[in-house]
Amino acid sequence: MNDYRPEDFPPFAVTVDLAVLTVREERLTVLVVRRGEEPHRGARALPGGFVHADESLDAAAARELREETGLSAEQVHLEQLATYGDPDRDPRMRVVTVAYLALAPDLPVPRAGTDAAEAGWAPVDALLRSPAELAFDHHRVLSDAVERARAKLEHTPAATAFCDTVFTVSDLRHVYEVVWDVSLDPRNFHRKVTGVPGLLEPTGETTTRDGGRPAQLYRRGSAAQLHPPMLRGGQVSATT
Amino acid sequence: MNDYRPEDFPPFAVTVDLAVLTVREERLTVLVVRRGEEPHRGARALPGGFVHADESLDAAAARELREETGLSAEQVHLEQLATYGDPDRDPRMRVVTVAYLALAPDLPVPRAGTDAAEAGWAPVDALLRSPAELAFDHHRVLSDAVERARAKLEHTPAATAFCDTVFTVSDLRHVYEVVWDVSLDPRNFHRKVTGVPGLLEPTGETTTRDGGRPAQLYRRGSAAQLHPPMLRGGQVSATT
DNA sequence: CCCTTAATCGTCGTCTTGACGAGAACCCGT
DNA sequence: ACGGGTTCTCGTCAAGACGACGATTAAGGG
Repeated sequence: MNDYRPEDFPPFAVTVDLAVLTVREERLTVLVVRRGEEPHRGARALPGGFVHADESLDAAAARELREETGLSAEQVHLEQLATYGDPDRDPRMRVVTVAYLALAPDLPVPRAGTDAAEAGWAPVDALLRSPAELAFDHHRVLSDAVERARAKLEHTPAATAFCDTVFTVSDLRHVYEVVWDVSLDPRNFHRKVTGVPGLLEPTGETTTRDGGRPAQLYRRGSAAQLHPPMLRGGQVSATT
Repeated sequence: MNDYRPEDFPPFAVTVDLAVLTVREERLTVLVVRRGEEPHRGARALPGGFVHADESLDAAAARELREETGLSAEQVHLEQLATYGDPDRDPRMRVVTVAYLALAPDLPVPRAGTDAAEAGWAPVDALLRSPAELAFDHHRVLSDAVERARAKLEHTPAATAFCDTVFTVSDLRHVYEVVWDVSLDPRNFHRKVTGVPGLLEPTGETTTRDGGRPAQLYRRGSAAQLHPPMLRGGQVSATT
């Protein structure tokens, strides 16, 4: 039933936590903060905070993103990931957290005067290998976030969210290689992505680079889905 | 930040709502209840209820499912869908609801003595066409649930959750046709699903039916993902 | 001017897919 | 018993997608 009186229900605290992923130095990295208070004082955690009384969940996530990174929701892809609410996930009281997944290009993190402790990028693979490294259930949140991101690359243009506004086919391929941890054939990848309608919009410009032939520069196209999808599971030759 | 004192945060009510989908009489249907109290008294809504103080979200969803349908979480596929928490979604106070998606075979709903008002099956297509038919933001929840279900059929064996424990290729095809609202070639579908490793496990039994050649009976296999996936977007010839 | 590097194009064999023919195995009515 | 209707299952064929990989193009560097 959906009916209740205010005295019927136990009160919950509701927070949003952010898994901000980016590709830095050929690795998938995530934004983490150092906790300054108990519980888990000194441990690393995903940035997050309370949902205000008059604020939607999406707005709270966008606000936290801005507070922690200085980035606005227009610059990064931000979507709800999942909600975690085990009774004992916070020892002090009942907290339900709505986790959000953010995919950001490799920008410096201005980090305006934030109330959080120091924030910084941490490689995802190392964090996933040591489940106790992150506070609360954030290991599971991060694990779900990475899996979601990997899946989204298959069927949506989400990989472009890791790139700047203009990018090359090679940039895009690097994203796939890093996030999926595979090595992809540059020629087949080029044929594939240029063949997906609505994925890439040519700018006409080319790169000026150190060595090698200049590459075409593209902007993200209008497609919301990839037809046909990018498939992992075929040529996959793990880099590890 | 993740740090707080109890007096820092606004209290929320947390509920779970269920989108229980099934295939009945060649249509995708959803379990709805009639609201007996304000707001939206008399309107239809998705079943749901409060999360108890010492209960995980998944446990609350499983409990509500049992209370509303008499079905246990072993008989149906139950997964978290998304969380909705707009400040004004309930006029009385701040409520965040964690929506769950349930995929169930076409079983009668025993509906043990439930506290909810009358529960019953309603065709999804009609509900989706009239956004004001459902209370709260349940139209959006249902819309998201249907979209999630459609997507899951592509890459996971979720379609088997709509079938009984033993089923035929034809049963499975009907699920795809109803959920996707397309018409599929029986021969190509048969070749496809029998070719996906781990999807179907033959029982050796066959059906005894009224007309036509008896069909092989299968059980759900162990595969969690479909390789290759079922693709909608090709032969799709909408039934509508 | 040649070598290196990286982007782009092309080719070839294989696999998958959609369209559809044909046979197999049951029912039923006559 | 027999033919017709129905449904399941297997086959065939052409078009397209994909993986492997050779070849060409266009830059920089010595």
